[in-house]
Amino acid sequence: MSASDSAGLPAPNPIATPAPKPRVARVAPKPRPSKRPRRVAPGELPLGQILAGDCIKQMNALPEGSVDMIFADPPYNLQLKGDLHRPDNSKVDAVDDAWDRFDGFSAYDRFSRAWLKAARRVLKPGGTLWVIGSYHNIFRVGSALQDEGYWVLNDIIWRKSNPMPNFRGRRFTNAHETLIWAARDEGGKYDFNYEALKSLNDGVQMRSDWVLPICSGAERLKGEDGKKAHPTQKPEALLHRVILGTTQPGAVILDPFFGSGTTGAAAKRLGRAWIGIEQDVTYRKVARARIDAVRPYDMESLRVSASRRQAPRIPFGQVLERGLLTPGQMLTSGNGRHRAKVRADGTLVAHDVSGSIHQVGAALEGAPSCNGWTYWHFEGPAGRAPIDLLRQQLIAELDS
Amino acid sequence: MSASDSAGLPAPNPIATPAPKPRVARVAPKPRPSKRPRRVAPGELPLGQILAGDCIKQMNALPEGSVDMIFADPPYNLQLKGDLHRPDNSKVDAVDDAWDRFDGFSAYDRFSRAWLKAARRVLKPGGTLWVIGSYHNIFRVGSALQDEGYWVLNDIIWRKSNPMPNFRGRRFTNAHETLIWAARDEGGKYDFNYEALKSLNDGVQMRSDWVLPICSGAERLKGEDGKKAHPTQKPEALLHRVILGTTQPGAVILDPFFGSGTTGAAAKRLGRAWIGIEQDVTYRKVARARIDAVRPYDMESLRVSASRRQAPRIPFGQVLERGLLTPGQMLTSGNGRHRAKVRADGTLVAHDVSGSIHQVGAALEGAPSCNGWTYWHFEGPAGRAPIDLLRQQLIAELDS
DNA sequence: AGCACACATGAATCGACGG
DNA sequence: GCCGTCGATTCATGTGTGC
Repeated sequence: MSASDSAGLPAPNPIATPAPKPRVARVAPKPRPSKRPRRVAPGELPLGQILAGDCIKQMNALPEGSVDMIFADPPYNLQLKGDLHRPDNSKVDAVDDAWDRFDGFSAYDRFSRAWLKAARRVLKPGGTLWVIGSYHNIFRVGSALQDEGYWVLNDIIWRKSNPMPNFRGRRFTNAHETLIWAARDEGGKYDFNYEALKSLNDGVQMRSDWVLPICSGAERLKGEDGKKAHPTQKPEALLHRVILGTTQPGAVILDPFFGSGTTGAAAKRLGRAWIGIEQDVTYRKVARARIDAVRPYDMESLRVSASRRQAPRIPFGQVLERGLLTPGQMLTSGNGRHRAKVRADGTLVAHDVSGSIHQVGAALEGAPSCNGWTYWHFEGPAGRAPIDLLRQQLIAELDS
Repeated sequence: MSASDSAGLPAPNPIATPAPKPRVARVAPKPRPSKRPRRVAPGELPLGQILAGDCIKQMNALPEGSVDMIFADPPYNLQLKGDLHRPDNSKVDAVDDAWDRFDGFSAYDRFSRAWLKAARRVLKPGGTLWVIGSYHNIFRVGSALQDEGYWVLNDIIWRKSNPMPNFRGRRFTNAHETLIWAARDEGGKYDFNYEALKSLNDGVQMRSDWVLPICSGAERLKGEDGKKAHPTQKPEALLHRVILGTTQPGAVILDPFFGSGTTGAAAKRLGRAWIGIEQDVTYRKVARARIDAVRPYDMESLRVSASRRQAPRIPFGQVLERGLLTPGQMLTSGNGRHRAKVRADGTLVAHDVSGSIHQVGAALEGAPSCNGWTYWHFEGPAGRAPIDLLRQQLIAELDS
């Protein structure tokens, strides 16, 4: 289904609630096949449509200064070489699609500058841009948008609660992606729903790091073959926070790399108008069907899932890093029968055993398991105390 | 206090016991005043010294390929006009925002490329670079280091547990900083203490997002006036994780923007050698006093959980030679689906396949590869166990 | 039905060493 | 430098299956 197939549908973005700043543009009366973009007059934006073809050409065909916010998930230029297998020998289904391959950094930079320039033209004066990326591309994109005149407002870290691990043990688990939020111009006024975000976050200011799970399970769109319909579908919770936080109801949101249409789905749920651009006909079909099926959220359930805080887990190593204990220091067991020395990596050594606080405790006691936090004691200013006291100190800090 | 003031001090990083990979360079016998850098011959690195003056000149005076790791916390104020590498073609008369922005970024980019290039020259082939920054500069620095030929290994998010709130309520609370970890070259071998980091994190691999508080309280250095001695002092816990995770004991660590000397303090504690460069005489004094007061951890507590990678290799044939298994004996796969017979030359036979323990396992499972040590099991006195147990017996003998 | 366990999978720049 | 072989390496979730 291409964008034109949806021409007869009713406007997919009825604005259900009164907007503080009504900004709804009229839907184009007769949208036409759009692979070859046609100049669009102001006031006839192709709202609720997925335009086909190259996003730069399509953006250049839109009227200048007509869009409130742009969310862009451009190719990351991952530069993968060989295959990667998990320890169980299964193969990782990597992103090796043709659209993610570029001929070096300078080709990628040219591409970035081109779409960023076109995007900036269609933004309204108070408009903002969101881009998401990883370390492969985000520095290129960030520099390019600064060069193009955008003004960075924040960088936002999406901390994945369930990232793919690092299988070879050669790097840190790549457990986050970076978003950049930028205004079209320095000093311009832009939309920021401070209070809405604060209440979304249990009454405290929304920070620049967001903990959200990756898109999986029922939310992940599948093809007829049961495989994932899009290799990099973003979770709707991410877009929910972006849209709720930085646009007004009725705003026009443009996504030049529409993919599976997460931006459109979230926008529709939240009463914002949207325009998508996507080259791949299969992705367009998937996105169209998805968005047509969208019904407004049960807002209460979304709020809970988005703001759920996880209980802080304090590794013993952090007690060392924070200097509450020192490598070389001796710990004693609560019953006074055993001693062990702390090492710089958070393991203990006692005679011929070494390992975590739990492992060494269990080994010395000949027990199947042992809670090292309560088993081991240190000599504190007020006498001997379990090291759990130190953990409590760190947990208390996190709460404050 | 300039670097020369510390000339008479004993080397602050005596490596007491043999390190796994001894990499300690000799301390310069007669360090001299160093504001005007002097070419340093290989083998006379100014270890434990804080060099004065411009970091680019100082780095260029160091021998090529002499440093294991560089930690850099570059300035990111764009007020570079005047002092830093400004091209003298420009006269600042009119207020032209676009030009001013471009000039600001391009001057900063030149500065970044210059120090990154100098840093890369002094790095050993397997050396790595750490840089820390915020959204003001990290995209520029990240792009520049990619352009200079560094290979990004990770970007790391330092998630501050106690950030400064956003008072005006116009943006997200800026609650993190970004670090980039990069190798000198693509494909080079670099140090990564996977197991140590995993131990430090309670047995799960270390992720790219680190939760640590900002530097405050007793750790925060104060001047005589009671005010903070340095505006952006980094917490030592951050450097502890960086150094423990990505260098070996005895490594040479260089910090070209030494500031209050957190890198030197953490390096000294962890039994690594260090070199600092700092322009500001007050910061040099603060750092010198701070580091002199640091006592290193003892060597045993610096020993870190070893990876199996570093264990000596035992050929399977040796298990036979030592009589731990007998030719003709049957092995079974861990999943119980396959059997194979041991031959006298250390190969296995199963139906129509024969070869090494790895090859036969891979063939039977239809997998690209297989670790035969953990795949194959034998019938031991206490039931079925992986043949890896026998190997560990031999490794343990070697240790004693 | 409910529980236990197996299995699948996610934007991935993911070796070392000897011949 | 190429090539073959050894052998090191995973976390959080969701779904499916079998008892």
